[in-house]
Amino acid sequence: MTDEYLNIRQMGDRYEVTARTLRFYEAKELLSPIREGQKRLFTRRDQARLKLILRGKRFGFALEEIRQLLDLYDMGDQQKTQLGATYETGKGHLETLKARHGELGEAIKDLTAQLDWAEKELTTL
Amino acid sequence: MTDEYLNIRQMGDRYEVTARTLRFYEAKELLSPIREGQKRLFTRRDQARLKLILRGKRFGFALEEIRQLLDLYDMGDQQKTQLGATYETGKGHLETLKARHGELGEAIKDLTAQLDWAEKELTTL
DNA sequence: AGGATACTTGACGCTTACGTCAAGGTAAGG
DNA sequence: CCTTACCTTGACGTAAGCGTCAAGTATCCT
Repeated sequence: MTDEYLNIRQMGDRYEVTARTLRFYEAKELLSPIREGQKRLFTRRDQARLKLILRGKRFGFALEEIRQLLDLYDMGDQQKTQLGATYETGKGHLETLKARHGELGEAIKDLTAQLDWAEKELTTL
Repeated sequence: MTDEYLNIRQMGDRYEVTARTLRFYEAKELLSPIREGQKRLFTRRDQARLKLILRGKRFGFALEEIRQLLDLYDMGDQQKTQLGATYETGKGHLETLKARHGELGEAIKDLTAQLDWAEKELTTL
């Protein structure tokens, strides 16, 4: 129950990243694990954020871009002053995502066609 | 009609990349412009490949991965010995693309939800 | 002929995203 | 107490993907 927190090794194993990567993300303020003495403990919030980070990376976003997106996901009530600006950049990102989604569909279509062609060629040998 | 070929400047302008980038891609064997004297002339094949390169980049593929994918797209009859291997890596890439397509759909859903929430918050101020 | 312009090839610089030591702290087991 | 194991913070190294000179060449204009 109260193994809510993961140490750096468990966190790395679970999400297939190295400890170095986790420290790097903390240095870049993408994650903010709490401390038990000097050791890091990663919370559920950190885990949720890490999933989003890794997803962002798969879509070719830079870490700095991802950091800004992350802000949108955990505004708990506090910094609503920034909400307006964050909302606008979020809108922008959404458009980007939609555009890529369409483009990705095309890429899939194209590659499928190429593979079909290749398959046909292979059978004629 | 027979301005089939673009020089490095025209090519860069048309696809919004710098001359440096084009030379870099040539060095990495992603493009292979012909030469008129010492000057590069980019063919239609180069243009098609550049489009694919840029698309690949938007999806977070490394240049080296892109290079391998490109091979699949212009096998005109010659290197069919490699076709088998290329076909397999192509299959792999297709799976990756499909997975990302699905994931991207989820990302869009999530972000849309967050933005809806943010919008609601904004109106209550 | 003499710029001005646009191309070329190095070669070094820079940012991103980590990898890889080095040197040391700390908690657990024998 | 000593070892083992895992953590920590620097600090330097590196590959990718270009940017940015530097120095030379070729073409066009006047």
